[in-house]
Amino acid sequence: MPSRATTPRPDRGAWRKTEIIEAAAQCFMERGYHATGVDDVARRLGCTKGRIYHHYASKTDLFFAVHREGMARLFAAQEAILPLPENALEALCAMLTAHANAMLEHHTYESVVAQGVQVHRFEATTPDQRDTMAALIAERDRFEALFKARLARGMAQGSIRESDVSITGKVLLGALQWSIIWYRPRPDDDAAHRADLAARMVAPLIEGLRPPG
Amino acid sequence: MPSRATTPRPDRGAWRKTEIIEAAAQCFMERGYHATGVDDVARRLGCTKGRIYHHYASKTDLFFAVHREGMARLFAAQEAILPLPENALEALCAMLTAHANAMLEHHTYESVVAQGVQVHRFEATTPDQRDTMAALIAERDRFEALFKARLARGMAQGSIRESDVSITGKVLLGALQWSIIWYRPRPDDDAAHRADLAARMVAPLIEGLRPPG
DNA sequence: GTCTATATGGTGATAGAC
DNA sequence: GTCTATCACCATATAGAC
Repeated sequence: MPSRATTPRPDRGAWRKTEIIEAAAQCFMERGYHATGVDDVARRLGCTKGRIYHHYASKTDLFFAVHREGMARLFAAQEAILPLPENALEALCAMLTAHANAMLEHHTYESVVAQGVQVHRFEATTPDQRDTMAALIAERDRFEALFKARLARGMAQGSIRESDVSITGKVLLGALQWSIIWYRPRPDDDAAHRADLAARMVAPLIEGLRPPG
Repeated sequence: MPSRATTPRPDRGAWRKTEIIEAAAQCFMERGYHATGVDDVARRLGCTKGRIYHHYASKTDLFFAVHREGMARLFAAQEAILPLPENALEALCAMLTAHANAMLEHHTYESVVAQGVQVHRFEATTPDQRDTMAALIAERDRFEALFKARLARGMAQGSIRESDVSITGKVLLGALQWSIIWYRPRPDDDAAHRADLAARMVAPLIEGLRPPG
């Protein structure tokens, strides 16, 4: 990375692309994939769709880019808390809390992830798009497996209550992912507020409803 | 209602209407509201859209009808388990189990409910549709309040662990509602299988992850 | 790289025959 | 009550000027 000091911004092309998927993510979140037109995204950027089609081949590609970024942020949140404690219950608590935080912080992108591949299951045309779709599904499975592995380990080591690992995993993640339905970021929303909310979301999952004693 | 004995079916009009929203529900579930055309619904019924537009004024009205039916079935599932035990933890356990069962059994309709009013928040045009929308939102709030009330009562009587009632309510319901994402009914899916699945879904919510002792 | 203008296909909805 | 035929509109995507 030498001899680049002249340009204030290293590569404007990359910046443009992220700027576009950011706008697209907001539109897709607010109105859903099918209801948003490429013109809507352009209007939000203050430009015309010419710019968008210069950077992305199709609206579908745009959606996939947003989805990919959303998944990347979920994985990043998990990597940020490594290494995890050996006790699986403590580890899972940290993982769920980090996930809840990520769902809230990246609410825009995760809303799009939730719409998910399902939107395109019946209309993936080009083989290239089919590959992208398969890759995204694989990513989601890999993410879910992260949690299921800890669950299984915890049950083996006795730190987590016995239950159906597969279903419990889906229930736990679903409980947090459903926040995209009811959570709406507010102007005064800061990291502390989100952390507080995340803790309140995870607590009942760890402790259950049954009172102590 | 006299002199109608000749017709084998009392009111075929009503049957037609339910037949239509059944087909619409399946289409909306599979491809989403915007992606499904009125022609798709007609094709599934083996007719043309003339019939559909004779019974429903617009595609939006069709969606609302499906949504309304979905909510009605959720309420029906709760009413079916009345009266509930006085102990709020036991009551909530029964409510959650019934809700999980309903989500699985009426998977088609509840998928549409989940797409929900959000789809139309930004595009409800006529004042009539706006009223319908408001009514559906009110129904959903009323349903959620059912669970929150029990939670609050349980915490007051000591049968349920203390937590943030509002958030815990959303987390519990979200955990079950997320099943529309991963659950796909199978040919051999009977009531017993759904009941078993529902029990496995609710168990970790009641007990939490922390092991006994 | 970004814009304007346009081609093209599809979709909600209506009119009128039967 | 249901169908066929059709309209009017909108959205994706492209072509070419700047």
